[in-house]
Amino acid sequence: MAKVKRENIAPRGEAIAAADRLHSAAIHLLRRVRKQDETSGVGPAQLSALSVLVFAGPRTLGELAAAEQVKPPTMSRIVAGLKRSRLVEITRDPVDARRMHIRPTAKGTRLLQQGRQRRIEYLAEHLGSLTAGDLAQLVAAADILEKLLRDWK
Amino acid sequence: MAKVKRENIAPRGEAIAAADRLHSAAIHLLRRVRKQDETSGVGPAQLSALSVLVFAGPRTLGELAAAEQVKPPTMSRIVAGLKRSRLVEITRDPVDARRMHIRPTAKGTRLLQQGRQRRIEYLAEHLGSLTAGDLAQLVAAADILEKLLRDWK
DNA sequence: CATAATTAGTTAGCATAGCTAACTATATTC
DNA sequence: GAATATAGTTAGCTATGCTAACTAATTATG
Repeated sequence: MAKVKRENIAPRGEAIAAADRLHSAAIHLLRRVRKQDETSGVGPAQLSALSVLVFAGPRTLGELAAAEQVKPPTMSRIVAGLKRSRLVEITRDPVDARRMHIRPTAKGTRLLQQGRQRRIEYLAEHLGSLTAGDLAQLVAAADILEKLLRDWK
Repeated sequence: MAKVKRENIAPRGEAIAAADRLHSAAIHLLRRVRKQDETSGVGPAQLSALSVLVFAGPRTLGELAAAEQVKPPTMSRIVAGLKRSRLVEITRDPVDARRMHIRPTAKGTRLLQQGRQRRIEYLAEHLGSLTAGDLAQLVAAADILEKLLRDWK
């Protein structure tokens, strides 16, 4: 069978254009939102890691690094910052003393919720001005991206 | 007239959820793509600024800073990096000697195209595996985001 | 016209975040 | 028990963000 049904696969050129535009949109969206998150005094990498801990539960440093797609030394410093700010607490694994279990403190969970609250105030004025249809499209796109990123490699 | 048609305005709760998910998707998408861009030896902020110069034409430092939503000292260093790598060239404004005109060199334009080329190779395997419909949704979302960011403030 | 105020960009100094290489400490394997 | 593998840290580099304080040039003002 020489021919295969491929109507459902997008043309290459469109993938290129989509990649460039998503890239640019992502960069600029993050720059806007970061300005809001700055109020918390916690950087974006720390916030993102904390978010994993709050929503997906405690993790070891290596797991966190993998989830956040950074190298262990980088995550080590991110976690050190979170610990210094008392946003996470760390216990050693009783079975394997090399491992650490990192979990959010009440303060960490609270800070994340408050950050979310700030984003609400800020973004609701902007995203909220979109039509329901446009917003639904953004959510659909986030769905697609999340799935894509999950299966990435 | 007390009542206004608002069927086209999205509910607040949906805007919140969309904001969180777009934020997360943007963070993780950029982390993936950055790994490809690293090959060029030029950081993401430099690439983004160079992209403005290539696609929107020469700019002064202040204009570039505004376009990239960073402060002048930050852009000053980004431009210094681009200049050091011979990716841009700088001339003084003949009318107002305080201003500089920053334009991409041939090397800068080439590097950007090659980076784009690399993203193609990399992303085509991933975005390209989406259905045409999914990809169209991503493009539609990029459209919406671009317009939103343009009118932001 | 001289001086004051404004504007464009730089420099210095600080923090976060990314990396690799080299280290310590613990577990596992032979 | 010694070699190897794994988890995390430390040191040191680069890039990117900021504010405060500076230089140089232009514009406004008395």
